[in-house]
Amino acid sequence: MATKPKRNSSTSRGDAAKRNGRAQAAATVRPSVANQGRVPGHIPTMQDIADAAGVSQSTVSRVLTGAPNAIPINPATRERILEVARQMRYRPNPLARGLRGARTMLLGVIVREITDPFFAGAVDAISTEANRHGYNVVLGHVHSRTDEAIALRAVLETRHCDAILLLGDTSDQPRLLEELRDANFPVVALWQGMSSMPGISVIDVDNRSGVDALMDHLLGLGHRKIGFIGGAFVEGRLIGDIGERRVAFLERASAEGLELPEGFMCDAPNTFAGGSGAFTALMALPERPTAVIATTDVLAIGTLHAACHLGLNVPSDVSIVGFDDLPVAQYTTPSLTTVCMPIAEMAAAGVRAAIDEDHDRDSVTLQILKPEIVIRDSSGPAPRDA
Amino acid sequence: MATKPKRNSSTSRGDAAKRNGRAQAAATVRPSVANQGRVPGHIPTMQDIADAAGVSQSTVSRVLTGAPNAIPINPATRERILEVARQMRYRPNPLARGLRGARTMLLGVIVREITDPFFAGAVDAISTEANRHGYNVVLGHVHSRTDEAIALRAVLETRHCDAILLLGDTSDQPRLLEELRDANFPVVALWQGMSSMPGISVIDVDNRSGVDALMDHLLGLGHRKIGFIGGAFVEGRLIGDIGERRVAFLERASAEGLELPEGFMCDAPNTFAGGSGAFTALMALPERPTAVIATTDVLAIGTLHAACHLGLNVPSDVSIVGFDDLPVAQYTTPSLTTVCMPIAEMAAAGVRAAIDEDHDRDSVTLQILKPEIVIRDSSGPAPRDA
DNA sequence: TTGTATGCGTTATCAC
DNA sequence: GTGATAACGCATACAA
Repeated sequence: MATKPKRNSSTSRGDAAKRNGRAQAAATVRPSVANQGRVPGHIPTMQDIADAAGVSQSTVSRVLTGAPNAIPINPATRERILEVARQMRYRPNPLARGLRGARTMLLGVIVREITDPFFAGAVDAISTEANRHGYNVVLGHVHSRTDEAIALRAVLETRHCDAILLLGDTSDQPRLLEELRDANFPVVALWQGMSSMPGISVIDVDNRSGVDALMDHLLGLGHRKIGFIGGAFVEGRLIGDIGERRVAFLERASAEGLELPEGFMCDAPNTFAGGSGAFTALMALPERPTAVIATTDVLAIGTLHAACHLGLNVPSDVSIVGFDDLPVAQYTTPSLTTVCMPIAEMAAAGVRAAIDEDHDRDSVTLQILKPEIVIRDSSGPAPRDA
Repeated sequence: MATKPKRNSSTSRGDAAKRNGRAQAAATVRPSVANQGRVPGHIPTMQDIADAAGVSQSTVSRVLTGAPNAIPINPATRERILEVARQMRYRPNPLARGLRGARTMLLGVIVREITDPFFAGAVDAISTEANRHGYNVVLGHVHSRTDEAIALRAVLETRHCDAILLLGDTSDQPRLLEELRDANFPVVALWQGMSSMPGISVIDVDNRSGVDALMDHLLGLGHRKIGFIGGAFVEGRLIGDIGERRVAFLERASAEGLELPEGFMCDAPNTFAGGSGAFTALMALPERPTAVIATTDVLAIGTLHAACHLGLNVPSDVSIVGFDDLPVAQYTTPSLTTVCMPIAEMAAAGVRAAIDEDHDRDSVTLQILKPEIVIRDSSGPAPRDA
């Protein structure tokens, strides 16, 4: 690189302005070095700092990287560089950092439906937790029903993340998971339900424990006819946590010797409308349940709405319970008995697993956290005459 | 660069494996060129493709960049390269792309509260729209009450975005806006309310029109005593769209000659609890309003809950209307009369403005879209005896 | 039509 | 203590 001219302060800033500036005024004033040379619209680089401070770029890097003990720097030089950097409002370029092999301080979060209030809350918690560790969050959006290719692209293009967090069940996107599995960064699955994957850390809630708590509660209130509104089958399989909850319910019901007449197990897409429709179907049965477990609060809210439309009083005619404890669950009419997710804890665990320094493909974690039942007004004693 | 050795296929892949692999098995098989040399755990670069295809890296770049008309490429060569790239599962490195000066295909979205269902929907819409244009979304999370520094960092570290979208009012973060203003990428503000900023494109909804529609509706039902639940004052000022709605209400009320007894204008934080509390206060007034406008559906939901608790029937005792038309608004008890936001249109406009090719600081856009009232069950005729 | 060389802003490894 | 200098993966002006 013999031809590369040694940069002095004025040429370097000139260069920089030319590179960076668009539609820069031709008569740009070239400030003196003492002026700290802040050209508006130009993002200063380490080289700019170096020029202004009269040192080499690598020295600037050493100071700004903040490895204080690694290599000794003349305190005077350090101070000068820091001062100049501050005045020029220097910000490190994360791209260059990442390209060089360092971390990007970005966490990729793949979520199916950000409009699902539960996942919105989860993203919030993860984002907060990530920020606490100095990370930002890249949202990889994956619509349930869109072509898998989109999901793939979202992930692969997100390769510049230090880690990827999967929210909810993604087992219906096998190619995505496959690509992810032999990625060379940590992959953490949260609320992913039953389908475990090799090479992927899993953090989930103990769905069985949640369902059991709900069942204890309802059984204690005298209910023996309990309907269940689960998630929809996707390609013949129930997915994610919802599937787990369904299995847990079936097993518990059978253990208790509960009758489950035809139609008591109701499938519905995880939407308000889904819950509403399923409940209506449930109430059209010859033998009506006295209590209904909705696998998510979203379904439960739809259920409450349908009950109101049918002129049924909750909980005196029928008890309705949900799962998730969304913020709104406290403000439905009536307020919802549900299962509170340890969202913050799970987010914390997820972020921790994601940014784990010495990531080892063989040491993936598996953490199952316990949820807790929250009893409100939508559940009550089983009606006598039922 | 006389010392740089010309890379041949085998050395280059050897290098790459060493750089990239962690804990790579020492006895790594070095596959022949014909084998397409896919080393597991190694992300192939253009150089790898080039080596495998027997061409130079720049040729690979030209083919893969997909500028078909710019520079003619031998169809045979092109095919070969594409084939090799496919086999090696090549993915462009967005960091390198971005560093090189090209676009990162990343859109930064700064949102105050992702848990606010309205903004969750907005993020969803923006993300969807962004995907349609080949962009991904980086979520810059800004908690309302957190230190401004966090917001700043989130943004500045997000400098590797091609553009930034601001969701909701951010005028209480002046330093953030200032930094953003002389950024050299497009900044678009959505639902930012009254406070306009130079150099920032603004896309908002016509709040006045929405409030007027609500007022027309309520006045048509015979209501003359209308209460208003607005957002909270932040540092002495009402913020964002909520502020605009409040002003619009006041002006319309005065134009109609409506009385506004003390306490009819109610401030509350934009939460379920806020709406609930405000409504309770409203109903404790010596003279009760017969209808209440909540500035957001979130507030309205809290309001409905409070009404139920007070034993009031909606809408026969009191009408309640909201603003936003959240998905859940259809499933409240009773379902909510509200104003439907043109979220998809606004997201589309926002993304368009953000990725506008020839971005010019002087040509910022200002678009105001019209909302539409949705009449449901929470509003009815004013009670006779009121 | 293809190859060479260079730069983007960092970090890290050498020398001095 | 500090300064050259080589990557990192890609795009592109310039040569050939």
